[in-house]
Amino acid sequence: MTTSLAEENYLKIIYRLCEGTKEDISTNSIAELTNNKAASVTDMLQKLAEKGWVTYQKYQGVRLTKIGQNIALSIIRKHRLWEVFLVEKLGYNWDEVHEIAEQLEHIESETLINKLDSFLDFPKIDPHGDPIPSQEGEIPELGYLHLSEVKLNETCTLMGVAKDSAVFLQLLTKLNLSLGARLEVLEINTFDRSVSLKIAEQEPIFISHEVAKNILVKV
Amino acid sequence: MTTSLAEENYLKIIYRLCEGTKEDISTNSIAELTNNKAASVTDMLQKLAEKGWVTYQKYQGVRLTKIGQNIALSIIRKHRLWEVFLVEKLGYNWDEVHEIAEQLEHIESETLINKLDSFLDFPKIDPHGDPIPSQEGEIPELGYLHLSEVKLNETCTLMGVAKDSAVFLQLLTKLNLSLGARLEVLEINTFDRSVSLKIAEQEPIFISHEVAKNILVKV
DNA sequence: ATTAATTTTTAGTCTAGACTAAAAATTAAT
DNA sequence: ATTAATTTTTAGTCTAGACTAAAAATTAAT
Ligand SMILES: [Mn+2]
Ligand SMILES: [Mn+2]
Ligand SMILES: [Mn+2]
Ligand SMILES: [Mn+2]
Repeated sequence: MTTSLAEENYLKIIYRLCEGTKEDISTNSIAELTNNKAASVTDMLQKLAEKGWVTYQKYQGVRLTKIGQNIALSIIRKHRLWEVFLVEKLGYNWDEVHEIAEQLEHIESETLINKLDSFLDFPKIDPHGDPIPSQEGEIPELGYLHLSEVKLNETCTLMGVAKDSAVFLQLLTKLNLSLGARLEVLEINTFDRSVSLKIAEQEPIFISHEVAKNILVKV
Repeated sequence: MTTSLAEENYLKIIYRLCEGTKEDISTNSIAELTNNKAASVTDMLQKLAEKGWVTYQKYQGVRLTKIGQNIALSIIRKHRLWEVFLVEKLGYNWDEVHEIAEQLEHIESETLINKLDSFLDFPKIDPHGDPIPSQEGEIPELGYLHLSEVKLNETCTLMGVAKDSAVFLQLLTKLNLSLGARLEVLEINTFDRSVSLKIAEQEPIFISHEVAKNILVKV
């Protein structure tokens, strides 16, 4: 069965919302992320349920079926592989690629994405540290911590970000925070939970709790 | 101003039809190439005229304006650059890339296509020998001949094809006819205008007039 | 347990881009 | 010059995917 652009965007967003919780997903939360009104979402949920990609009970929320999950994962796979291409091959910065990948992820071709995968040497993560699902829809659970959860004086490695908005990524770049950086937590202010960090050989930097929450690390 | 997928496809097809002739283009000829009904084409022509991309007189046919031409050329530029990418970088054959490029040509990004151009080393022609328009919409007139016009005993070089259907390209591949091949016209049968050809060091081959008409050469 | 607030759905509408059937204009044939 | 054939346009309809306003269901508050 074939998927429209609108359907693919809904499935991707429902996937993201399902990831966080085992509760059913609300109409409003989807409306917020798709930038549609709740009434439009209800319409689409009925169509998606009809096609067997979500289970949906009126007023009770929605979840992806196994098939729906696989469609979502294949779009995420395409999105992330294209992001790798844009950064590795075309020389984009990590804060510039998301919007373009939002378009490229909808290109439909059995062979294209696997050839791209091979051309890129089968990367396991994208430029933001997010894992790339396999062709079969396997996605490793990386088990990273948020930097905000790391204890005082512990050292950790920056593995990814929990948000890919351009302004956030640009801030990290300015602070010299990039994938692979070694970070030591020097100080955690109890007042606002802001954090003082040492990066390798550099002068310590300060970041807010909000920033720390969106940085993923391995201890 | 922004262009929809449907509009882009119409502009591209009108461009192709305008290329061949200085007459205005008929509604029916567009309908044939877009696989739409004439009534739908009339609808769209009115919209395109409204936007200033074509000049259109009821019942009198249509032509692209300068702006319309530039939009069409930018889509053709994208199409052909992506075709080069697919063949040169991902290892596709020349008969496999057209459909995928039909999708990729609609990706919208100021920077993407120029970075791609640079990544590919600023190619001048696509895998079918078609010239790639510059960023400014310049497209060289290559002045190739159809192989069917070449005189007996003349030698020429295969520079491109006038048709990019997969079956046609596969036939050429089977006959060992690829870009750059040196061809000598050994025989032209007056009965059906079929042609006998010598390719470099190989045994002579026979091709129909229909095939010869769609091969572009430089003498 | 009722009532109030919130969330979700339904009903009705709109737009882009397609369609068919019929009308109008153009072109070809006598 | 008329008439016939062909092409093109108009009028009316449909679908996907959005919207608003109002109704219905659920959840929270008394
Ligand atoms: Mn992204
Ligand atoms: Mn990413
Ligand atoms: Mn092509
Ligand atoms: Mn081509």
